[in-house]
Amino acid sequence: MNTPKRYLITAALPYANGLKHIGHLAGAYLPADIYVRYLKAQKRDVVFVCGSDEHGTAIPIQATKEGTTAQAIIDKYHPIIEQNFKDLGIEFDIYHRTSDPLHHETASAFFKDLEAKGDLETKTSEQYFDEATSTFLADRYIKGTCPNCSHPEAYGDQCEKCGKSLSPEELINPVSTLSGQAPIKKETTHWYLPLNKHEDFLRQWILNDHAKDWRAAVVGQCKSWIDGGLLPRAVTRDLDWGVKVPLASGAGKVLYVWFDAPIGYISATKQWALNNGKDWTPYWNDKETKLVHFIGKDNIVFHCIIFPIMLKLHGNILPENVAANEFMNLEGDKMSTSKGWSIEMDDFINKWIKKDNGGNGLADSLRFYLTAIAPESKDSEFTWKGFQDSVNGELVSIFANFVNRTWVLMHKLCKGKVPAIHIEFLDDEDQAILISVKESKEKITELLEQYKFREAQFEVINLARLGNQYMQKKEPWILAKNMETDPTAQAKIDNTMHACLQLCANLAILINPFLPFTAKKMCYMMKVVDRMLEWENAGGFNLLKVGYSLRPPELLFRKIEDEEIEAELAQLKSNLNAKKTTMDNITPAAGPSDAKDKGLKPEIVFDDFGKIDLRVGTIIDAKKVEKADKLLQLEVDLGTEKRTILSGIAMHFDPAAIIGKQVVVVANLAPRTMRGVESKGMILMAEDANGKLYFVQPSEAIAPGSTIS
RNA sequence: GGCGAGGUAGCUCAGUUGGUUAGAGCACAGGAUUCAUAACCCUGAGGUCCCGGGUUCAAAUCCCGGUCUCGCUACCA
Repeated sequence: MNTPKRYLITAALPYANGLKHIGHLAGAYLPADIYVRYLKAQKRDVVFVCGSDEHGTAIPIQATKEGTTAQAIIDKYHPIIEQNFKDLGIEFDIYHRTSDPLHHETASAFFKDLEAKGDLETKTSEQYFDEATSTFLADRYIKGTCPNCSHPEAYGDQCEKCGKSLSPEELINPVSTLSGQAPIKKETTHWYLPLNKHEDFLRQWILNDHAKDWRAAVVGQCKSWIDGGLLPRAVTRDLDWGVKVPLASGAGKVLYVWFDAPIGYISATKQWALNNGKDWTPYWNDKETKLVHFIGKDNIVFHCIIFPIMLKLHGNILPENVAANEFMNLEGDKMSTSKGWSIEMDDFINKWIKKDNGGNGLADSLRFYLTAIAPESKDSEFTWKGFQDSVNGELVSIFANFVNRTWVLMHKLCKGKVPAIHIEFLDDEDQAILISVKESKEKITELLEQYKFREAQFEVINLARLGNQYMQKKEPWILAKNMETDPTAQAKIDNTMHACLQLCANLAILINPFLPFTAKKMCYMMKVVDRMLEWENAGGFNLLKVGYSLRPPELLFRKIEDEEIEAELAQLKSNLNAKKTTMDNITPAAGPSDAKDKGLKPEIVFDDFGKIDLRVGTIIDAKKVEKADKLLQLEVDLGTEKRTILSGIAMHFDPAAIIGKQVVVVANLAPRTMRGVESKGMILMAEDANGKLYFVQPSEAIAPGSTIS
């Protein structure tokens, strides 16, 4: 195996707009931490960086809604998230933040460099400006008609109908979603990163060079993006929250958050170097550095396509691997903080670790289960019952129990000291256990190098299992009863207990990357310093010196009780209901999954209403539109004419069942073409809190074409 | 609809470039034991490898078609 000169490990920057849940933990931070702890035990040169991502439009928008400032939001969540990681044993070398001046400086310089080299393109255009709020409008806060397909609900950055990336100025009839007013045009210049120019590079680098050593889902996702055709992407925005564009012509502009955030890995490395009197440059520039990103699958495109292009242009090294995990579900459903269906790291810490009967052991219990079910190759599922079974059945019964019975017997039969070895009584089983330890270490090392953390952890437990089997065969407690008749009994007991103790020391080393608090506790019981945990010591059978007296046994973990699991399940359900009730009260018209604000729209005058021509119509025919899941093609009788109208209600109604129904039609709506069929008008529908649709219709049948006012 | 990833024991998952009788851990059943947090140890039961075709001496594995789940995307005026 070719050992790199140094490592740089990153874990996805958490967005500092709220608490993070255990799905985030299992997806990126925990595997990264395990890998780093292993590398450090190997005495490799490694830096582990992370930090809060504090820019982007979402944070100032959230601030406005909550009546506070963007700064206040990040200042609230940054320290909480940082502390949560510490409490769970995620040990970054630095947890930085993108609001830090050093980051602004770094990101500015990065941008300047690409700009100076001519790697960015500029495009001056008239962009939309909302006079009501006197700001340029973020792409996603403008809606309008797509120039490509005439879809009227296209966002400023992309049309959802035809899938084209758009610039906001391409939209027809744009409307600010902030004020509801038509924005005016103002001239502005933006910088673009031409992703399309680097397709060949990406094809070679990902689809050839890393087709085999990267995870299937990662390569597959990238292939999908590359084959779909890449487009230039704007890297600046007209906004005042973020890293200022460092050019005179860029006044009032900031770097787009996706451009600025990954540079946060670099500024974090710089800050770490400053704090520790080191040089940061080789970590990002030297080819002998191995860079690995740990992320969730939602981040694949940024870490595999966009950021590598930036790094390449800037002259930095590229990631050796992007270890993206799938998602972790919770009790049968997707985790979602907004729906209340999640377990926040903060909640777990407060309810388990910081309780009277809690402690760091419980942090390790969580780490253990999350690693045991890590979504390395497919989505996995966290269940409280599974947590209980895994902790009680494997961690406590196999691992902790072996340590405990070893300690108890050692104190009972060997006076609390590491017994001597009596070579004349060593047998095949003693040899076998020694070999098993060495083999185990090799296997675990290999698995860790391949990012197979779930399996690696399983192997550690398996080694403890072997310990139990070994002890069972030797039965030192039986020998102890024959002490008077068998003069060799004590020597045999000594040999067995010596082996068990050395095995425990090995277990401490091997479990350390996964369960650092536990390894530390074992060191305390063994009265050894942390240096014993260095990886090279594993496999040895001389870790504890003969005659050394050890501390009395302490339980490493406690069992998880049924009542605790039931309480958590009940809590989860009540969270869900509470959130649902809140949402229903605030936005009675919103469906449960609809996060958009459906409060009242801005006031209009009567003339505005008068522009809408509403008519009663009768559905005379209905059929599904081909190649569209949700569209129904309706023929509607409006008295004077018959119209073709498309409506996105196929999921709710059977075409045959709605023929003959009377409906309300917006008769003077501009025609739209969807899926190749022109729709002339719109059917009014009512939607309840569950997303169910109802026709709006006259209370009694009346003549088609009747007007409504 | 397009793309990506999956479908293997009751549950959670392994199965390397096709190669004997498809594996592990939980859970379950029986036995043994008592040093240990009712833990450990031994034994056992269990599967149409989603379905259907094809290639091959040989398919969980490769190819084609279908189906279901998840994600991205499109579609919901």
